[in-house]
Parts: sequence; structure tokens; C-alpha cells
Amino acid sequence: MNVSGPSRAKRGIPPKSEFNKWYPAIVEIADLVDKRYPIKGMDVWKPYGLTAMGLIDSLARREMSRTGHHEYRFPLLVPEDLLDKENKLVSILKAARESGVDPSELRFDEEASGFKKEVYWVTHGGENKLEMPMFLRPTSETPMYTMFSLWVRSHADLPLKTFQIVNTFRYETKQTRSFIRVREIHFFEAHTVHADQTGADEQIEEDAEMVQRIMHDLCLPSLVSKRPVWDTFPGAWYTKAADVVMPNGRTLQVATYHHYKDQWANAFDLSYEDPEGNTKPCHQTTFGMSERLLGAVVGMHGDDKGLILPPAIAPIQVVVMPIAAHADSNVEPAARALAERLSASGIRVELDTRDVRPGVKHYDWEIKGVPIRIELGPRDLSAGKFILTLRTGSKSEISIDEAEVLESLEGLAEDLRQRAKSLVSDKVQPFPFDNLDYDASQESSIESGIVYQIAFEGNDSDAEFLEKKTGLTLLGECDDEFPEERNCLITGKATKKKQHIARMY
RNA sequence: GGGCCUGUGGGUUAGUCUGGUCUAUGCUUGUUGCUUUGGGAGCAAUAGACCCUGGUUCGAAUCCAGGCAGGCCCA
Repeated sequence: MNVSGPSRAKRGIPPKSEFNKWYPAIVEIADLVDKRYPIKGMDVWKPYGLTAMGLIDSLARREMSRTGHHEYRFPLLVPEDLLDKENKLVSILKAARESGVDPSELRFDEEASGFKKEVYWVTHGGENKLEMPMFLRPTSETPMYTMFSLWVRSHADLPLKTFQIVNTFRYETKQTRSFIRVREIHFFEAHTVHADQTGADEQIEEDAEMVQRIMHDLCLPSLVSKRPVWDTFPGAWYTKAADVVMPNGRTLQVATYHHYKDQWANAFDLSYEDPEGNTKPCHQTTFGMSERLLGAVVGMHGDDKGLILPPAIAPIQVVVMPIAAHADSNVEPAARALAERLSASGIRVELDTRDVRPGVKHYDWEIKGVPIRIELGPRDLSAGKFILTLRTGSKSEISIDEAEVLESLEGLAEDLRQRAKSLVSDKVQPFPFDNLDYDASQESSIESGIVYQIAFEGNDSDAEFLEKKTGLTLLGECDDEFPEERNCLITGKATKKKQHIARMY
């Protein structure tokens, strides 16, 4: 092991201050994934990680059922000609946008049909070359809308609210990171169809609320922004996104929702007959999340000792450890009884009867981020008490009572929210200058690892200048505005528009 | 798209420059036994590796070529 000296963390975990080393190490040490599968960006999900992800999925399913969405499952393969439809849509929109805008305000076109490069292609069936090549879905607009146009005939079919939780594929050439940038993505996508724009507008509101409810359970604060036009999802009228600020100051986009208006509907002949017998185009939205939520949880809450999982998604919420069970035969039955009581009150419990010293158990469960550890030994039996240790630090002796354990779980969640909030307020700061006229000698006051808040109301080329000069990316217009007008960082004109610039994942 | 670097047991690492007791080192992990249990105890035994293919050579983990895999930097 080349890690030595006082900064050395337990079990070879790098200190969290070295986030870029800590993160990839911890996902394997905590047994979330195994990265040794021989394809870059395709990790093996191990039971502990998969269970946590499944619990995140169940939060999404809870929200979906609360809001009247239904779960579907569409095929993995998409025939090539459907992609052409989509590309046509994108280029029409692009042309429309460009024709209405002064060309000098546009940034350079980077790729004409970038989508094709990012997908995995299936070109053969057995030894036969396929007449129509197929690709693995990078997302499911195309397959879903093809079917929607068959399903939606009249106003009575609307709104159509669907979702699916499936794997999607993207051929990433850049560096991959577990959960954050992968080639096989565990993906959640909700797609809705509405009779008019108002219906879609309302859906966007509902999406925003669902995101916040899920983020609350994950104890994650987020920045919600309306993405700049050039960063809008292909074919969307606009895109909103929730970003989590990671401890290294980079932002991680964890959820997006897109308002399509009737743009996709027109490309896919998605229309309906209204009560008066008129054929009208549908309006659509999508809402997407992914395993990045787990990446954000890992990155935000963990510490030098390992993960800290929010109780809502901890596969094991409480671990019960019998102490000195060999010395007193009453210990293990008592621990088992306690575990059963906790389990009966809805807590996910693990009884750790391994024949190892207590310290080993503490360290093991600490690495895995189990919120609460309970020690039950001979001394506690007569007193009717046990030692409860919170993963966030404190240790206390409490009487055997399920209600107190439940309270401790909620207390820990609240603690995580506070910690995360203060981390974010450290990392998000006002931009140090009033304009971009600063020179190279002043550049050092722009720190790396900081998300800067700015007043900005400019066009494409203003934004491009801003990004080039600072080396940071514009997240987009915040939901909330500045209370008073300020001067735009680039154009100098008065605006209330609040935006952030950051290094994005 | 352009450039650079790396592949040794499950993990990590020594050895590679300068080919030869390398029959490949240490730590960690796994297994077994003894022992131990309110925060990583100890002892003993045991298991496990030179990315692949070809070349140079009396001799290759070491040098060369290609392949595969991975990492980094720049546009």
C-alpha cells in the first residue's frame, strides 16, 4: 500500500478531502459495485448497492403512483429509421431557432448529428447482417412516442401519464465514474401527453414538486435551473434541471424535466380529436432521473470512515450487535428478540452474529453507512437498555424502545440535511467581480471548486464569452430571482436573473 | 479528434531503467485451527500473480512489434 503517514484512513480509504480518490475507492470498499467487469463504464451492481438503488426507485414509484402515472416497459432496441425522425425534428427546430436569431448570437455548431455517435449499434442477427440496423436506447422518446401515436386517439385518452425504470446505454468515450458517468445507465423516465399546453405546464410543476420530495428523502439540497437554450434537450421547448453540488465543488445533474410543447408530437404524428371533432396536436413532457442520485448521496454524505446513507434508502437502517454472546447465553436470544421487535415496527434490521470482535463490526458497518448501530451485551440485559451509536457520531445509552429508534433515524436524516446545506453554502459563493474586465493577475481570486452565483441576462455569445473566460459552465436561470435588480455580469444591463456557473460533471 | 502513460495473486506493492538463484518481495485479503469479544488482539498453517500473441536471445516479468484493457492531458 503506498498510502501512509498520518492522513491514512482506515482500510485504505483515502481521506474525503481527496474527493477524486475517495469516491472511486468508497463505492467498491462499501460493496456497492464491482468495477472489475472488463468493459469500461459498466460496473456490476452488488446486492448492497442494488438494494439502495432499488429503494431510490421505490421513492420514484411512490411519487408516480401518488400522481397517477402508470409503469410501462418498452423494448431495449430501436430501429434506425425512428432515429431519423428524431434527427429531422432536431434539425427543424435548430433551423427555426437560427432563423429567428441574429447569427452572431449563436455559438458554433459542434456536431450535426451527435446522437448517432453516442449509441451502441446492433448490426447483425447471428451471422446475417440486419437490413435495418438497431440501436440500444439512450433514452426512450423515440420508441415510446411511436406507440403513443397509436394509443392516443381522442381527448378521452388524455392525459397519458407513463413511466418506466430501465437500463439505457450511451457509448461514453470520456472518463467514466461509477453512478456518475457510465455506459449502462439505470434510468427512470416519465413521459406524459396532454391535450394542451396548460396540461403540460401543470405537469412540469408536478415534476418539480416530485423532485423536491425525493431530494428531501435523500437529504440532498439542489440548485434548480432552467437550462440555457443550447443546453436544452433536443426537441424540447425548455429544460429544467436539479443539480447537486458535490464536495469538490463540481455540480452533478441528477434530475431533468423537459417541456416539449407540441414539437415532438408533430414529429411523431401524435394528435387527438377534441370534443368538437377537431384534430389537435398533443403537448408533452418528460421527467428523468438516474443512478446519479445514488452517486450524489454517496458523494454528499460520506466521510473519511465510509458512506453515510440516509435512512430512507439505507438497505440496513439498524444493525444489532450482540456483545460477548459466548460468555452469556442470554445475549444472543435477547438481541434476536430486539431485532425482531424493530423489524416489526417497520425498520430494516440486520443482526450481526459474526464471530468477530466488536470493533471489526463497528468498522464494517461504518464503511457501509448504516445509520444506527446497537450494542446489546450482558450488562444491558438486566437494565433493559442498550448502546445506540449514530453513524453521524453520537453514542448514547437508551432504554429498549422502538419509538426512540425511529426518532433517532429521523434525527439523523435531519442532521444529514443540515450538514449538506452547510456544505453547499460553503461551496456556492458570489462571483468576486462586477464584470469580466479583470486581468490575469486577478484571476487567482476565482477559486476552483466553487460554484459562483452571478447576475446574467445575455445571449448565446455573451454566455460563450463568459464560459471561455472563467472556464466554468453556465447552469441556467434559477427558479428564484434576486430580490433587487443588479447589473448583468457581461452586458451590464439591469436584471434580477440569478444564475450559477460551475464545473459540471 | 490530437498527445502522453500504465498493465505483476482478490486488493495494493517490490522487481523492469542495466535480461541471468525471480524457485517473483512486503502489506492486505481469503481459507483452516487455536485463541479472543462493550471500537481494528494474537499465534500457526494454507491458498493465490508476471494482460494476450509474436519476435530478439543460450536465457524475457524485464528488450522489440502488434493486439486487448485501463488511466491522464489538450481541443
